[in-house]
Amino acid sequence: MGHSVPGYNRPLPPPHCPEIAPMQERYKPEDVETAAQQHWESEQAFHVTEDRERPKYYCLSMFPYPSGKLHMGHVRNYTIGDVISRQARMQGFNVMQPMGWDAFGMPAENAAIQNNVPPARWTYANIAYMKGQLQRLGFGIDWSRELATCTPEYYRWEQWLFTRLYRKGLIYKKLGTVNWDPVDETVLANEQVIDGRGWRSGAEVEKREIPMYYMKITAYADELLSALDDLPDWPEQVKQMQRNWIGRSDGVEVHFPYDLATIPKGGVLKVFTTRADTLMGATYVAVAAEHPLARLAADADPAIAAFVDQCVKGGVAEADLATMEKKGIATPLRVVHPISGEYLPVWVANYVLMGYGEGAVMAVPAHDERDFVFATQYRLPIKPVIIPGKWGQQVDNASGFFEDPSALLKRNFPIVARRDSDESLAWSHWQDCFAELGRVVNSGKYDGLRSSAAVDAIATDLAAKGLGSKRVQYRLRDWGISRQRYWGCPIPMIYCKDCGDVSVPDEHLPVVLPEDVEITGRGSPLARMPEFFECDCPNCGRPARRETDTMDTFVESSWYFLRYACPDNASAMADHRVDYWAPVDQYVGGIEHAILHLLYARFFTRAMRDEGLTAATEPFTRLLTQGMVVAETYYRDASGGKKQWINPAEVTVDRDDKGRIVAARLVADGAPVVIGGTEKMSKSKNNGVDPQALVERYGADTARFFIIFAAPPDQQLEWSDSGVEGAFRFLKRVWAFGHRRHAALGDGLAALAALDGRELPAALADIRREVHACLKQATYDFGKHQFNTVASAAMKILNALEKAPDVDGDEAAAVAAEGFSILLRLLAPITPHIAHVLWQECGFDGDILDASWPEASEDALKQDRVELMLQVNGKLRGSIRVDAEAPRAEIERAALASDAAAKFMDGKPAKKVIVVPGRLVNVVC
RNA sequence: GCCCGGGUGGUGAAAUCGGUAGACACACCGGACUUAAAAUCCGGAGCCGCGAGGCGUGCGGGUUCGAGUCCCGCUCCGGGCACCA
Repeated sequence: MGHSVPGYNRPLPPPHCPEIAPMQERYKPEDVETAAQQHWESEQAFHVTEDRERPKYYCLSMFPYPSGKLHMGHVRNYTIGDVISRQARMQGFNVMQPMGWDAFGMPAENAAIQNNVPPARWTYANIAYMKGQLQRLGFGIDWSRELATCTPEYYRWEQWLFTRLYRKGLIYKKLGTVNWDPVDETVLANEQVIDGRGWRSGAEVEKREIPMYYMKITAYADELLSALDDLPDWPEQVKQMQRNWIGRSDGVEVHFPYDLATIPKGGVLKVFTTRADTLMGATYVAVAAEHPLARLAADADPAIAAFVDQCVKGGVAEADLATMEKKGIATPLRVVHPISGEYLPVWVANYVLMGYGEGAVMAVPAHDERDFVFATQYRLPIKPVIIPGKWGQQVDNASGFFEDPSALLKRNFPIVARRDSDESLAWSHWQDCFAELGRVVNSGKYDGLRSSAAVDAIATDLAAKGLGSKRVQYRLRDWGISRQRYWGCPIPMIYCKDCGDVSVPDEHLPVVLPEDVEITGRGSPLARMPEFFECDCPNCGRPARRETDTMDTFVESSWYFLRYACPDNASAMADHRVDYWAPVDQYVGGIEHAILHLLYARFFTRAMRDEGLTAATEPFTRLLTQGMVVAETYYRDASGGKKQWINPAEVTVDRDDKGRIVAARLVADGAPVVIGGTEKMSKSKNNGVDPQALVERYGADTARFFIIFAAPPDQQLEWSDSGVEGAFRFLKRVWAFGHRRHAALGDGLAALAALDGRELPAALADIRREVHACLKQATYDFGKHQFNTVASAAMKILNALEKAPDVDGDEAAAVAAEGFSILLRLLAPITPHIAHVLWQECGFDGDILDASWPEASEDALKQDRVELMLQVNGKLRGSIRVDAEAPRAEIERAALASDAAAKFMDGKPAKKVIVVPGRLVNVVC
């Protein structure tokens, strides 16, 4: 850092590599890449330790699930991370880029069921294969830090932390709702529920409540929300998604006392509402099927019992619950309105869920769309109590009160209904403004108040009666971490008849997951293994039972980024090295993790901070969310209305004379296939491109270059075989240029330092200006993580250098040498192998890994005359050339004097002339 | 259903602050080299029009001297929705 022309101060090749074989004319990626990778290996080039002298840079890509082999999404993710890592290193940072394996999860169990392979063996085999693939791609990873979450060395610390958080009360047990497959007698993931049925058994899925452990993430809700404002280098969309997910709402908890005539045991029904101003418009309450009041009603009435049973059907995924038909049933039970004292009927509704909030809602059909739909369907009364704000403006008078709210209602309010006549149900349709804030009517003493004032008044009155108060509620729910699965981290708890729930003491950790196990897809394997669950109580020593649930695999990925700093520590979860490396400076991964993984990691970092394990509060300082990799799909209609998906590699396309695709055919039989559109690469659509085949054919650098060039990192990337060809062609041209010129480039090095300030022939000055303009742009784009245009800039530089006359004197050689050294350094993070070898061949100094990032020379960029676009009335009509330093008046004069201006001004006088320096002149007439 | 994105030539994309729309590529067309092909190199091109010119950034409005960019309304496509990871 710091020099203006750094990186090649000494003109001779370094003496420690004397045996360079004669440079090959043809670009052979496998030779180039093997040579570079062997060099890095022998130098231990990516092994890093803590170094207080240099600024640290921790660059992390989301670790992969070892599913078998790398897919293109992985290649994209790790290429982006590697590009950032390598550039940071060239900028002088002490860079750590680790890698590991998110090794617990369902696919291993599914593979076990299908192929009868134990999950552990399957997983370790996949890891070995995928590690080889990562190495072949040339990522600058410090493999000494590799970890796999399925090893006891890793998960023992997860269990250890669990016991700490459990004793602290940050982990607790309660009932949670899961998808139950009654045929396979097993809990299903949402993904395993297809159209309400179990994916293997086909049985109708039911909701079932089981005891589970929860992490109290809501204890940090406020902090997780407000700290988003301290993450300037996170994408705004991710922060917004997290804000909405946490969903802080300020509202009022309202208690509806039970009507003793219908609910003799007494009590109150609690609901939370953000719209207490509509309380006087509540016409019924609805409770979940699992709510005690629903059970009470079901016990007395078979019809209600049948409905409650019906509500159990179906899965628990919110998307399904939100789109299903809203259904309910009336009960004879009533609660008392806390202000009016009226009796409100209690309904049981399928869209109210026990796990969310209090399992009960107050319904205000006039001002909530879902309640409106429900009330319409069941002919429940609708009582309007708010004049929407935008209407209020028209009818309000100066006093701020309505003179005659009831008269107003008759004139303007379209939704008026009474309980006693069908005619009253003829309200007009729902309008979005009904849900807006406004002024209160039809509400007795609150009439005329604005919504916000009414909320205050009603909350005050409720508090005075002891029937409610203001409170903050979060949409965020505590994190249920229990899984009734085998291939996960065992939950370190023991159940003793006498001592109750006991966490496993430190000296008995880890609770090791047995690896010889039979997976059948029915029930939980660990619960069938007495040798696992039979144990002694750590308290009293009497026989006890071990917990057989395992943890959500999101738990492992919530702290792995800290463990990379000290993966070998067998006596502590974290040590001083964590303080050096944490937090991660740059995190790279898919946008699909925008909420869950990233929120859990933020929560865990805080929980660990409060345990004194790290000083960091936020885990990831900068975040880059990469887009998906998509590809064309092709299919043929098969029997039974199904589609037979055909891999793009087996298809050729027909084009018309303008290059438009008009048809596609299967290579094997030449007959047409249907073009199915562009979709995310997946097994099910058979449109994946295998990275392995790609690397074997073109080499890692071509794969990396294409991935970087084809789209900016945060957008989706459309796969294109011919685009890959183009990338390969470019690297061949780079190689050819280096080969043709490498001797001359070496000669040019001596003259380099003198280039600035020297009067060059115009042709050379133009080339040099182009090179430095591209460099300036590329460095700017790098800072924005817009790597596709960095790749473009590299291509432009090569185009410019190729225009120069071949070796033609010192000056030409110096311009070429400087340009090529800039080109190689721009390429070094993206295509490190070819950059490494050419850097060496051309005699540039040292290892390009540590060459400094080039800086654009202002001297090279200088221009005497510039071209300005000429507009007349905002339309482009020509251009003028002026001195770069020309004053405004002269530019105006030149513009008005131009032929184009004369032609299009039509003899009219100029009303105004707008000059945008360096860009354009607009004459308005 | 709710939350968050996106839509620019035949295709992927570029355009830093509201200032030359389409850089750089792919595909296509033409040419050179070749016995021929491949590879390579050179050139062309947004659309309409013979041309002057007109029209163009999903659709409809608006603000501005000037809008891909800002505002309002729509539409289509994608991601997430708490047990896929």
